[in-house]
Amino acid sequence: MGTPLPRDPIADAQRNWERHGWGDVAAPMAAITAIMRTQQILLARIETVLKPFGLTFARYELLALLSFARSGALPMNKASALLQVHPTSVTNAVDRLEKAALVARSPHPTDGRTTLIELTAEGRTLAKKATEALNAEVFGKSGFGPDDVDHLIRVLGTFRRDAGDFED
Amino acid sequence: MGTPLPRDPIADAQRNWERHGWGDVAAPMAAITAIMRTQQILLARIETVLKPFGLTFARYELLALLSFARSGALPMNKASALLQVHPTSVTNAVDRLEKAALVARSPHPTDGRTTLIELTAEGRTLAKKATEALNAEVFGKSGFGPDDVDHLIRVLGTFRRDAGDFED
DNA sequence: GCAATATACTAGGACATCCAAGGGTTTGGA
DNA sequence: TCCAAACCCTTGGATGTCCTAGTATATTGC
Repeated sequence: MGTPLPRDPIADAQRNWERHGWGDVAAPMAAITAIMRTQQILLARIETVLKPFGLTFARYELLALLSFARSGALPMNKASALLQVHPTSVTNAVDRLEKAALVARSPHPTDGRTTLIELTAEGRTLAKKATEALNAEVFGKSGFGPDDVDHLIRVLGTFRRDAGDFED
Repeated sequence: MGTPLPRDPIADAQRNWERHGWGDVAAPMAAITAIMRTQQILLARIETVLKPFGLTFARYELLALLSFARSGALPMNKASALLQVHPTSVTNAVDRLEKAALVARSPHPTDGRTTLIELTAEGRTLAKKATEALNAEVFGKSGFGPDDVDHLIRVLGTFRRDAGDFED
């Protein structure tokens, strides 16, 4: 995307906010902007690792979710809820994974409205390999210290709960 | 996107990682996944606030950036670098903002390759209103405590610097 | 001075996300 | 029993992001 900037653009933005009399929300603005940018960086790293496997993050997440399901199968709506994405996004991902023979659609045994997504043997194998690559090259080299990781999990967990993600 | 889940799906994923012998990277995985999800929640809130103004976050960011430029104008490549997005994304945003008469393209006085993006009067007015709305409804109600905000800014700042965003 | 290299923007394509709408299936109350 | 409301998935459309190329302009080096 380019060479490093001489100064942190988010810190600059925070200063601009303060200079315009919005000092009371400058810090939260900076924190939120930093989260957006961090997500962008992390996503790029993840996609780079997954590319050799022919996977995107969205498809990987679905494969990983299925690989942890007892039966290796889940209803589409369940996957949508657990991945916290719109149902149409799941439809999209399943379409592509199915074309790659990594998952298969099958009718729900008792509910005619529901479609089950099932992991194929290749899908299970690929999920395992992709997970090992991500663990080694992204999660194992996150750059966050152990204390920071714990803090992030706690702070963002509270945020997500308050946002209505879960009740726990 | 639906009703709250009974349990935190990211905490479940972390347990699954540990159960499969990947305990050493389970926590960073959870932290990174939490960042991805938090970004999604924040982006949705921001887009909701901006929708009445006919803006998206990408377009708003460009307007805000221009509004802080001394002359109210910036070269496209400068905007791309400061917003940390691909040049084609800036082209896309400028196309739409220009169609809405919020910005205008003008040739660079000395470099024929460069195009300047200039804020129109309406663009400046809208940027100000949109900023006030975001400050009031998103940044002012982030849900993060002051200590958490400071911690996020520090930890994510270090991460972004290490990732090569800036040198500072 | 001119050719080779570098830089700036845009066009086209692949993906992902969301929303709105439509068609099929279940469920529940009159 | 039966029809309306609720639920599930898919299609089509709008946006945004990135990548790869292609065109135009600047800069560099011989």
